[in-house]
This record gives sequence, structure tokens and C-alpha cells, in this order.
Amino acid sequence: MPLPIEFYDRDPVTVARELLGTKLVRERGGRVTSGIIVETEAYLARGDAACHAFRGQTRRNAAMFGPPGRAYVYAIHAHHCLNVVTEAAGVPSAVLVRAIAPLEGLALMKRRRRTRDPTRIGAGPGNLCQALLITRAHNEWDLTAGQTLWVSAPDGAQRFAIACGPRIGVTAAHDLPLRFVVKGSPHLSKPLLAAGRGRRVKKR
DNA sequence: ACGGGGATCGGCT
DNA sequence: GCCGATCCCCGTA
Repeated sequence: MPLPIEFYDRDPVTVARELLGTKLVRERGGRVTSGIIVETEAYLARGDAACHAFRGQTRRNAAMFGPPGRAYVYAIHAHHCLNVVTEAAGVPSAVLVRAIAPLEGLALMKRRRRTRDPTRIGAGPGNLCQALLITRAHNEWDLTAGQTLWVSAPDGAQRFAIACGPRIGVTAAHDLPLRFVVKGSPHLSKPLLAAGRGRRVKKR
């Protein structure tokens, strides 16, 4: 069962934390590939200079201004990144999915990624989109419909620790701990920075 | 029409 | 750490 719209219609920090351990599923031509989400980042509607919506709505970020539970997919260099849109329409927040632990369709994902190492298949937002064949064609896709691309609750109950730290690859608002990971997962895009070990701050 | 930059990745030093 | 690939999008004119 896909997660319902109510799951997404909450603040992005809550959604980012609760997405950990859920299953991201891609179906194509009767074949399923999927993975457990192990790393996310929240992008806030207000006061977050790193958020794509910070300077208002454009054609690129329009999905973030739409209803919750839709995909926001954007291209960067030769890669794609998948976000889930959070909060009500008009409140432009989202959660970036940064890493998955591969689950179903491992052989197919290995072929798409051109690697045999399972820990590198879904490690990174561009990499997981390559593994699951997610492209800009999925921008604004309704993730609650349970077709082609969706998120579902994990099959069984599981316990894990959540850790947080600064977001990857952003210079603005680097002090905010808006990156969330399943502690100790071998599938993370990068190790979590220890407290006090963030990006060097310019001295004066 | 043009120029610059980016929520990345992988390879190299 | 640094750099290049590679391309879409955005701001400016």
C-alpha cells in the first residue's frame, strides 16, 4: 500500500525522519525495483536559503508549490534527484531522497548502475535515480497512487537509530541539521559528519 | 540569444 | 581535495 497523502501533508523535518525505513518502489514493464530509504534531507518553505523555492516559483521548482505527495525531480549535470513534496499546496517544502538500501530487482539495478557492489547502487540521489530509472518524466508524479513510482510502509517492523547532520553539497544554511540517516547503514551517500566537524567556516 | 551555475558523480592527486 | 563531464534552467539583455 502506498503511503497516503496525509503522510506527506506535514512539515518536511517530520516527513524526512519518518521516510527512513520506508520502501521506495519503481515498477516498469512488469518489473519491480525497490529499496529501503536510509538517507533524506529536509528543505524548508521558509528561511532556508538552500531550498530551490527560496527565491520564489519558477518552471523548474513548480512541483514544490503543488500538493503534497507528488514527486519533484530535477536535473543536475548528468544526473537526476528525487524529492517528495511536503505540506499543503502553496507551501514550497520537500524532502530529498539521498540513499536507498537495494531490495527488489537487484540484478536489474546492478545493470543500470554498472556496478556489482550493492552498497553503491543506491548511495546518492543521482545514483538511486539511475538504479530505479527515475527521470524528469516523473516530475509531479503522484506518489500516493501506487503506480509506476511510489513509497510504501516497510514489510515488517524494524528498529533503527536515526542520526542527523548538515546537508550535503549545500553552502547556504550549512549549520542546520536537516540531513537524516539510518545510523550505521552501509548504503549512505557519505558518512555523517561528527559534531563540530562540519565544513570549515571562513574566519575573520 | 547568451552566459553562468548547480541539493552530483567518479576518477585522480 | 580537486576537477571535468554535461545539460537544463534561470537571469539578463
